[in-house]
Amino acid sequence: MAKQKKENSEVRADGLDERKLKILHAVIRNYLETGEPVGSRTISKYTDLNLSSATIRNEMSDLEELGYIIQPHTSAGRIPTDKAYRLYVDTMMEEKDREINNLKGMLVEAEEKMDMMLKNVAKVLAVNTNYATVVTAPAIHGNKLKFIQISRVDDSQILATIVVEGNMIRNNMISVDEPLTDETMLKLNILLNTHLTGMSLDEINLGMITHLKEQAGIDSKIVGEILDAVAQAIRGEEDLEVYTSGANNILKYPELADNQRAGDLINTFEEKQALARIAADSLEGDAGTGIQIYIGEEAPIEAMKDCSVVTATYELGEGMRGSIAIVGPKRMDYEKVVGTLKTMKVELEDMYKKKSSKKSKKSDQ
Amino acid sequence: MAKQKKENSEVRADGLDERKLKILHAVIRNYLETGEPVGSRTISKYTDLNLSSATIRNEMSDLEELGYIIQPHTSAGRIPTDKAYRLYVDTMMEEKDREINNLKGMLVEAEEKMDMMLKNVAKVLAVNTNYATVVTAPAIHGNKLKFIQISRVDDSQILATIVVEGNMIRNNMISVDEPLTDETMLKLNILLNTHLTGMSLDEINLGMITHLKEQAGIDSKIVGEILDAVAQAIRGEEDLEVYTSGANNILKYPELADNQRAGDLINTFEEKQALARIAADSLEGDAGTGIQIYIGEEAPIEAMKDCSVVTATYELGEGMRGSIAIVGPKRMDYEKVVGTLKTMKVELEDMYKKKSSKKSKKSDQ
DNA sequence: GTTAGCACTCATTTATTTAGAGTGCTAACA
DNA sequence: TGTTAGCACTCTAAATAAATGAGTGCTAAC
Repeated sequence: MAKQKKENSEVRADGLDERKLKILHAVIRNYLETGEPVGSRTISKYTDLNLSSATIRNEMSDLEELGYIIQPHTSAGRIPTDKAYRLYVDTMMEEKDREINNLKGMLVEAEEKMDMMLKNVAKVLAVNTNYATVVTAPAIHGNKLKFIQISRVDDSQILATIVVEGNMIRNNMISVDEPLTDETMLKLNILLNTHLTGMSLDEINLGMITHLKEQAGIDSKIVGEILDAVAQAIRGEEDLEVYTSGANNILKYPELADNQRAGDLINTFEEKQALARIAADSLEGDAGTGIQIYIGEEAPIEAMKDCSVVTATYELGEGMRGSIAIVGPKRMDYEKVVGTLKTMKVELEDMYKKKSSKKSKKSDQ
Repeated sequence: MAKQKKENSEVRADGLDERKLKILHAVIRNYLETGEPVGSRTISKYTDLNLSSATIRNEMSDLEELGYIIQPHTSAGRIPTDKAYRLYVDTMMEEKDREINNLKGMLVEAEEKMDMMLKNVAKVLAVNTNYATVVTAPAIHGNKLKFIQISRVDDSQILATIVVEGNMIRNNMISVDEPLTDETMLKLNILLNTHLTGMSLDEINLGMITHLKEQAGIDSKIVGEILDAVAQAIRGEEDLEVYTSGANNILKYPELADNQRAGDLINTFEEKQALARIAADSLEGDAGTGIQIYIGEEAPIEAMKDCSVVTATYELGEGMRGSIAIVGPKRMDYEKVVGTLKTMKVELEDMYKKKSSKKSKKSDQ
């Protein structure tokens, strides 16, 4: 056991022995806190390794060669690369279980309206973390149709109102060339409800559709249009509701705040539509803890290539899954963010359970 | 006619003779263009007055005393005060009739959906002017009810779908303690539609309501709730839709781009809800040209006290009035903005007329 | 393998200088 | 009496220079 270090040194495939790992960890932690390049001297004091700065320097030199840290310019300290962050969140991170201040209070207020509540989730997170947040409403993915109502608004327009599990409501105006009679309307309503209620999108297949059209007889054209609307409603992709908050927080991080970059980011947040990508990515990802982390270039949106994005998915009942994302600088406080996100996820799911079990007296959505 | 100047000099109550006016105008114009304090020498070249810089200096000194211009610091040029801007937009401005690039093209694409279209209006304006824009959907003020549909979704919930003139649709879930029968539903639907269709909010008064409740008999409680929903839908105040675009443009103007101020502004744009104030202010204002200008402190929102806000109201048919606002630095190009806004207003109103006259083949909402 | 020591680099800060824009005032002019 | 040239003065912004200091890499000694 002449030199313990030696033994460990070549064990790992990535060329990192324990000491290097410790040093790298220290560099990252320190950089997360300060946002400044960190030098050898700092590390030598910061860690319990009891090594001189010179030794640290040697190690850091190796770490640089391995691609974990870089110098922004000669004779500056080192900063972590994306590769280092990745390693960090994958293996080195200890999660802090973060208390979210009066989270419940703020949420409960808005319990009645789903959209208000999600908007609030975004806001609470933004205020608590000082990053920008994105919350998408639960996509009605694989979700079941609950109710359809066709109504004649006037001679040329009929209104299809579609309610899916979870009381998401969608309206679609359909224009018709000539008025439908009351009987037709009634027939259609019964037809649609008896056949479609309780079905998910996958079940509404071609056979089903032809069958329905046959039954509808001469009104099959309308049925077609209605089914399109239904499909759209169930799929719900097209206009996935997106709520954001704290876009202005971006300006708080100098590394993101230069006018061009910040402008693009803020624009992305304002336009919202691109943000749906985050949800999509997040939802199809790992369903284990439901947390995913994108660092730098990994981020699903071009404008965020200098950011890190942490996403969580939440699930309200059968297949109603939405996502929460936090966007910040690469040196974001991953521990805090992941902790906060997990708490929020649980909070949200609990709230839903409680609400739907107590057979709410209030209207929702 | 020894000295023509003398004759005009004391005519105006505000102490401005023609020459001073010309100089002030020149100062403002120049400052709008450059954003830099403007000095006497510049003016002496810039104008056709053929006066030396020294003379201009004397005049400017007077203008400063009168409160129209100030020096940001000794020995800098002068910049206009809010008072000067006010004078400028009130009396000196000549409107440029600005062509909006492919405005129509962009709007037509989105003709189908009102919300998409308004979102687009905001975007087009933001891109064209390089300022931030706010568009509010037409408030259904004094508007008429077109259609009501009550449907039973399940045993404890009924859905009220309300359509008002202009095909704005609103849904409300109402919880009931015990299921309603089919007959009751049918009765309610007929009752509501026969009595309420074509009515505006003002007409749905207490007498009406009691009358309806009587007719509904034991179901009067439900009727009450439905009427509440209707009132809310027609009033439509609560959640006035607000669309924004170009918030990032704020960062383009150094005088607004310092982190604190810009952050607040961007936040205001993201939260949206405060922006409804702009609409409210704008809608109750002068219905003549429909254009209003708020300079600095006059602005209806605290965060905009260093900005100017130009608003226009548009009217789609009877009483459906919405607003468009442009938010920029005080040195915004008022001529261009007012011109653009007027064009947009007309464009929008035309589009609506055309659309509602040709009895659209497409769905809207 | 570890460390002290030293020369060197380079971003950041601070001070100093310079240039230029602009003013106010005075005296002269038409 | 209004206009103007001229000049001293002020103050910002830009350019330049100097000082600081954090950090590195390398070498030689432990």
